[in-house]
Amino acid sequence: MREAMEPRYDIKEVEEKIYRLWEGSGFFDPDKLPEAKKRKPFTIIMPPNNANGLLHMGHAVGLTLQDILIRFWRMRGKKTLWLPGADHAGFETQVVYDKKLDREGRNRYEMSREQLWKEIWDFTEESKAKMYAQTKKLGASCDWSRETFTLDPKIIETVYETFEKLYEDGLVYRDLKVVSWCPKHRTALSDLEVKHVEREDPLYYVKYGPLTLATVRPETKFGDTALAVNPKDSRYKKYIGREIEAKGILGNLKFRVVGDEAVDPKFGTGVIKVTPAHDQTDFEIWTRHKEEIAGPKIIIDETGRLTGEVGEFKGLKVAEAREKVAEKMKEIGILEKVEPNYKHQVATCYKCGSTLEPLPRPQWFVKMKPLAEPAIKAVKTGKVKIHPKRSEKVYLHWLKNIRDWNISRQIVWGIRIPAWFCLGCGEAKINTEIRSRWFLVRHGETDFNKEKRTMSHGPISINDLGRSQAKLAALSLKNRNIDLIISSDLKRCVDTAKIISDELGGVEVIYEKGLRERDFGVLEGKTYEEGHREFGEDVVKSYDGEIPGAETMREVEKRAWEAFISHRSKHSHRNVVVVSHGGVIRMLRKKIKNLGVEDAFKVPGAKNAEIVPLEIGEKCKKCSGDLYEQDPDVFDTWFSSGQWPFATLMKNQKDFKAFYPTEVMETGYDILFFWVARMIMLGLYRTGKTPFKDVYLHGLVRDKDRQKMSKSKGNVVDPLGVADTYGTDAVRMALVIGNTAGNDIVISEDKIRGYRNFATKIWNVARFVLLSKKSEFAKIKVVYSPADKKDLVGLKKVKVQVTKHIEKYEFHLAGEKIYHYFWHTFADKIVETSKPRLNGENLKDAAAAFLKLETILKTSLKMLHPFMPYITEEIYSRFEPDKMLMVEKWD
RNA sequence: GGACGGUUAGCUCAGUGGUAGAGCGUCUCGCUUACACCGAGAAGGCCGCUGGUCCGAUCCCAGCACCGUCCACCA
Repeated sequence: MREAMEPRYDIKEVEEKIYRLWEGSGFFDPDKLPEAKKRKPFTIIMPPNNANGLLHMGHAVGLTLQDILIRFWRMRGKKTLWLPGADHAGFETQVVYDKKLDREGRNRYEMSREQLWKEIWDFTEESKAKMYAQTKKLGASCDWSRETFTLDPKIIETVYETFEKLYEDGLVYRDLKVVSWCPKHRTALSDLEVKHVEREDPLYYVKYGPLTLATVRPETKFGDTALAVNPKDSRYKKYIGREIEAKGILGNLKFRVVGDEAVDPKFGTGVIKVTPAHDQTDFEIWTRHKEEIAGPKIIIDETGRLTGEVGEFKGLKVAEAREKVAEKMKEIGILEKVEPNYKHQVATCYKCGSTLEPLPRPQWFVKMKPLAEPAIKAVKTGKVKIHPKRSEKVYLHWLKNIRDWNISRQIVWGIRIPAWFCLGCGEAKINTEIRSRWFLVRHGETDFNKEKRTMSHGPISINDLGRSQAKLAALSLKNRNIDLIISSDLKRCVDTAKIISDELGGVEVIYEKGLRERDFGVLEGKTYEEGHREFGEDVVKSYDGEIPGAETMREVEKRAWEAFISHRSKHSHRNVVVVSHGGVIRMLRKKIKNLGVEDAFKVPGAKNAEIVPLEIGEKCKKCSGDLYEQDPDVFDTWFSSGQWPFATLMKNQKDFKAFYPTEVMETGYDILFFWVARMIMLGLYRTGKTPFKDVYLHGLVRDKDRQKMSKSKGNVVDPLGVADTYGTDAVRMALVIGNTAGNDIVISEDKIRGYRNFATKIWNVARFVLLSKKSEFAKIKVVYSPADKKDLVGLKKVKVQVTKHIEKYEFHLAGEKIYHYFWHTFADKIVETSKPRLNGENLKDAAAAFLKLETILKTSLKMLHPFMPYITEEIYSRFEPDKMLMVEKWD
């Protein structure tokens, strides 16, 4: 006799025990499944969740549906691989971390790249650990031995290869374009990350000489370089090609009028101003009229403030400037009228809602049309099927109208773009090998620096601030494997070099006279101001300007460069820090970058302890230099996650052969373009195969009032919290039932409680069946009554239907079917009618009744297992202590 | 400006060319040795509106309304 089941199902104890049991069995790993070799593969790559926070209900939906598929097919005899992973989620994590920095009164613009990287790395590691624990709690039967992070070296390597291949195929290029720029986060965004919102703003009618035009952005007027009209517009034809004079805020202006199709004659007055630097359309108009009109004139900076030739408005934020410029226009009589409530669409940052500022920036773009074509075909021919089907139309429409994809992001957190620019000529090299790294570092602050006084060869030390600057510099050089420090032999550099050496664990330092600061002759010890007064700033700060007793900059350049070159040839394979002075670094930069005299003096000088990185690679084919700097930008996260299905499997060629292409991609419909479309495109591009056969898109999770869940609304149902209360199985059922592809899911605690009740029901039925077992039954040859047979046929029918539903991704129907059958047919009817027989005199009949109940129960447990894995596994073990339901045969 | 989705019981949602379904909620009865996290039963719906196809429509078609979503360089 077996032990009776406890009257209550203990959620916590059982769930922990069972997950350990599964994990310990090794069966999450497809290669360790019973008869693994005979099985055919079935693969799902888990969408890598963002390693920057906890899982919410949306994640729980995805994990549940995937786990249902995996458990179902595992029981159906497939070699199931479910590969878990996490995404570094570049921009999103950066935003999360920026918020944290903000709370701490810090910001990333004041941090070194290395420091910021390290902090975010630790943060993601922590988040990842929590997230994986949550994933386990939800019962996910994924193969943890294959867990992958998007920043694993193997993944980065694959992503780099793809980038290189795209570059070689001419599908990736670097170009200056007006991009969507978030002034808060100071990075460009892709078209998909731009959220258009409707807003009402004043529409200003501004007089430009004889013409009047309408604009919502009078503040960009300082960047205007032309006016444009539609070439077919008879009102303005006569102006095309003419130059008109106009009154402007900063004086009179001259603008040429060009004719361009992009101008809609019906809008406003039919005349527009052309601001190539701050409007995409205008930039394009300029590219079509390059001969006639001037190009981008930048008057807005990367923080969204006015800059350049903007008179008194310099430094104002765009919104403030707008009002003030309009006022001024009114004052000087060029503001004709204002329509106060003009409705229009404004581009905003999808993350922070800031109004985006179009800015010209050189960025890496992927040419999308050639990639989109095969991806369109794949869906049209049914190689990839999207559920729900209607999403295919949306997908196709997007791909047909796709534009080139900006994959450069101006943040630190991400996969650094493997592009190096030759410092000599600017030529780009992709994925080139870097032999060693050199870093030019200016010494830390001295009191002379502080007092703005000239110091050439005097023995002055660095001050307290200088010391901490040096330490900070050393910190960011820490993981760079520095082998050698070459320093100017002047005291302030010696101090700096020593600190760096100490911080780096005693790296060798050699001193070099050639790296000394310029000898300033009679200016020694004088303030900059005095020097400028005496000799003129243009002489002091010039290449050949002579000062009594002083070296010219030309002479400094010569001796410093000679010193630098000679060390370069001696130590070209070592990673070296060169500690020197402001003037010297300026001159070294001039030589390295082949700058003209004028440019060399225009570049801002190195600040105290600032690091100028130089990377030594192969000889540039164009200018034969070998010093490079790496593009500081990182990839759009979706560029790397778009390669996820093959990148994860390519870590191991055997896995790639066995498991690629995968079966299903299960994810939310909100990332159809962001992710799914790009996976199909990049998968086809790299492997020639679609990365998966089916795409199942689930909806967004809402609360019972159809509100999107958000922390600020306080309506978030924490999946793990409720799982503690009602059990993971109940949460899973609640997430599946009533949930159809592509539609949003409504979840409430009531619903979850309902399925907890169901779990209790299952438990009690099982308890009853077990209690009804008598040892005598074993010896009896059972003969079923016609009613029994009918019940068993009914069971079979249910099973056929449940099977079909899961195969067709109709999880909700499968779940409902088995739920209804178990409760209202099995428990309410079959069990009830069996009671008298079980306790009756006729032992043979009792045995038949019992065997039927046991059969139906065990089969039901199998059918329920993909949905409610914990409780079913636990109950099954009471009937079959030597078996594991997870790997039992479905049939 | 395009495209898509929704509109079914008080609430949240399934569903089907032939007298409408589930969960929760409500009401009545029931502590029957698996289960009150339960059982038996009940009430409750012109299946958004207007036309059309059909023997027959909640389901197919057309139009409309409201709600929602996505896409779109109109200054």
